[in-house]
Amino acid sequence: MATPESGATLESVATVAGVSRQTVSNVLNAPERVAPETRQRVEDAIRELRYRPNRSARSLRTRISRLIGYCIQPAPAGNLNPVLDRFVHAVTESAAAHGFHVLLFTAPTGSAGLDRYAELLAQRAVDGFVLADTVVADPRPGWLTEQGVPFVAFGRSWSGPDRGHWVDVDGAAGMTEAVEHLHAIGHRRIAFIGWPEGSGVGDDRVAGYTAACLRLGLDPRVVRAEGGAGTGRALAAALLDDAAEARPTALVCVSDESAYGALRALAERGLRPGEDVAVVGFDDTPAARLPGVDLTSLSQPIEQIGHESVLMLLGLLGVVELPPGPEHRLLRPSLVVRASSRPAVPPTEA
Amino acid sequence: MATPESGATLESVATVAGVSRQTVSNVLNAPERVAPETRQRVEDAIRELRYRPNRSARSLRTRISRLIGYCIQPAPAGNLNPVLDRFVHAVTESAAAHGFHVLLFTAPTGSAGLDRYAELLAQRAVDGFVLADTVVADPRPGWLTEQGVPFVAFGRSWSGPDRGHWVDVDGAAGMTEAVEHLHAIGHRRIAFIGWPEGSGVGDDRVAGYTAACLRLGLDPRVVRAEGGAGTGRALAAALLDDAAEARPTALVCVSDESAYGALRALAERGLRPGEDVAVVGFDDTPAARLPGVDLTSLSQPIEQIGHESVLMLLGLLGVVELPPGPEHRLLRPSLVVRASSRPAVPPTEA
DNA sequence: CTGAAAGCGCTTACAG
DNA sequence: CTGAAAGCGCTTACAG
Repeated sequence: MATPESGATLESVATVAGVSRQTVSNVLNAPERVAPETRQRVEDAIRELRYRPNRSARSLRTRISRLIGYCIQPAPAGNLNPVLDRFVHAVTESAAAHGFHVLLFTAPTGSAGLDRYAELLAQRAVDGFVLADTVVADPRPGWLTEQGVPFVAFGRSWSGPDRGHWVDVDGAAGMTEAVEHLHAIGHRRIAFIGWPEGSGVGDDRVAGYTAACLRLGLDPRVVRAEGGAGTGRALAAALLDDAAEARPTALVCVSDESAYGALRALAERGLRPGEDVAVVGFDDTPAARLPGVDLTSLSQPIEQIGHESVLMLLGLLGVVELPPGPEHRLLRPSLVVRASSRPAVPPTEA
Repeated sequence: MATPESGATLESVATVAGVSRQTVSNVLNAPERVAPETRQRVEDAIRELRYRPNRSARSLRTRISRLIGYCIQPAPAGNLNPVLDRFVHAVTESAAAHGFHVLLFTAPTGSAGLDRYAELLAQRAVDGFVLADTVVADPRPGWLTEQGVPFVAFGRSWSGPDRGHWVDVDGAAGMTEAVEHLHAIGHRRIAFIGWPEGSGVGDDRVAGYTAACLRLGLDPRVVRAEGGAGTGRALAAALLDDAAEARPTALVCVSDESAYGALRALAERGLRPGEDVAVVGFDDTPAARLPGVDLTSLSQPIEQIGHESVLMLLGLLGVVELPPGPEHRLLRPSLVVRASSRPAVPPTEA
């Protein structure tokens, strides 16, 4: 009892429809060349036999695998941010709309991992790559560009020439929006809890904060340290233990993780988030909406980033028309306001 | 300037090495058939040309794609549990060790999604599937079994006949361990916060709790409701508002998410986790170790599950020897003890 | 141990 | 509009 899928080939469809293999292929790839009634007969046969073109045979012939390579990194232990999960899903779904699938592989970070990319290319296993987890001085964009391999990165190159196509989130614009929101609800001493200089993403976010402060006539105040929630807690503690007249009334955090630490520092001092001190994070991680957390945060348009990355890549591959516009797309995050930044003081300007 | 990868074929390697294509193929697939010095010459040529067999050509000929299908579901909004992220990574890595890659696709849940599986099969795009997100009455195991398609599921079939191979976590054993841990540190009134009956996973977990209680001579007390953190908070609130002598001193929760809700209910009553009331969750989600959370939780051996799933599948495909033993593997989660269940009362038995 | 031949299932110019 | 032919790059019996 063979499975219905196992049998059908172009040949068997042709036999059933009473035409040549070529005609069946035409129905699939250039239907306008085939007379309507012939086409109908062939389509009936395809349906009856549940025929699907064999992917390997098609790839061998066309030299297109219809597979997009994606390197999956292990999520760092304790990572709160399932952003890449959503990204991969969006990429997979957008790719499917054009008959593409995603081929997953693993590789060491840095240039040690380039071999895996090279290997997939040599095998002609993929047509191009979608890159995520891009970091400062990432070797991949330069190398892929040199090799002439189509790719789109989620995340710009933060150092060196900006090579290749990318889609990214405008962290600076997001932070500007956060500061404007806090200013609008009455805050005047707004501090920033950040990462050390040189992280690209972190620098971008603090730049948006600083620019907004200057525009609004506020004094920027930035504290920085490496790390996650523990660090955020320590940095926030130092700020909150300031003399009352200097103490910030709002904390803008480079990530939700730092913000969780800051919330903890508030709790330890009996300060109520939103009432006594406002807190804003970045990433809108799932924990932000837990009862008792209710953290205001910037949400990244992950699905859109995935979708646009795929469209750009398919454009480079010639499968769809390359979307008009530059090689780069910068998308704005959106501020999700929760209890951690509800008006403490009535707006002074309205 | 062609990329070095673009050119090499079996043919060009054969020319460089001065042998026939067949001999090159033998070096790759049956090296013992080739004389050592010939083999050396061929291997040199392969290295020099950076030759890798074309995957499509190989697949077309061998009828093996060396691709494992994996359906990626969108993480439910607000999902705290990145477990599938780690699972996919483990599967990808284990597969790579045998020259396999993972093909990602999306599909609707339920029988509506079977078409996508059928399509990949008809295209011969994959050799088999690794299933995750299995649910009660999941149509996939039965259907794949009928079709004779190799697959391994992460998660057993909770209803109907147990068809096909699977690897799963022993939730009951985990909950038993949690109860024993709480009992050992002195707790005698241990309640369970669960999901409504019929979820498979939830029923398994509560069964382990109940069994442990009975064995230890404790009264099982189970409250249930649909939902996540908000529900956990409400269920915990009801328990904590009991008369003092009936109030549980420990809460075992069906998931970390319920446990976060329970922790919130404690905080709202000025109760200290671990000191006044112990709380235990399940999944060891990243948020469990946030400062101020420190939730005791059961950690699933995800990497091992991924690894064993792949080995089983490759066994079914005849690529490796099928691991001895049954078609099913049940792995124990491990209890990670944190501050939410540190001894409140000195152990009464030691 | 090595080589010539067939064929996996498809697509793409090219005649008719 | 339709069909016969070539060929994508590989592996696998089969002779020598």
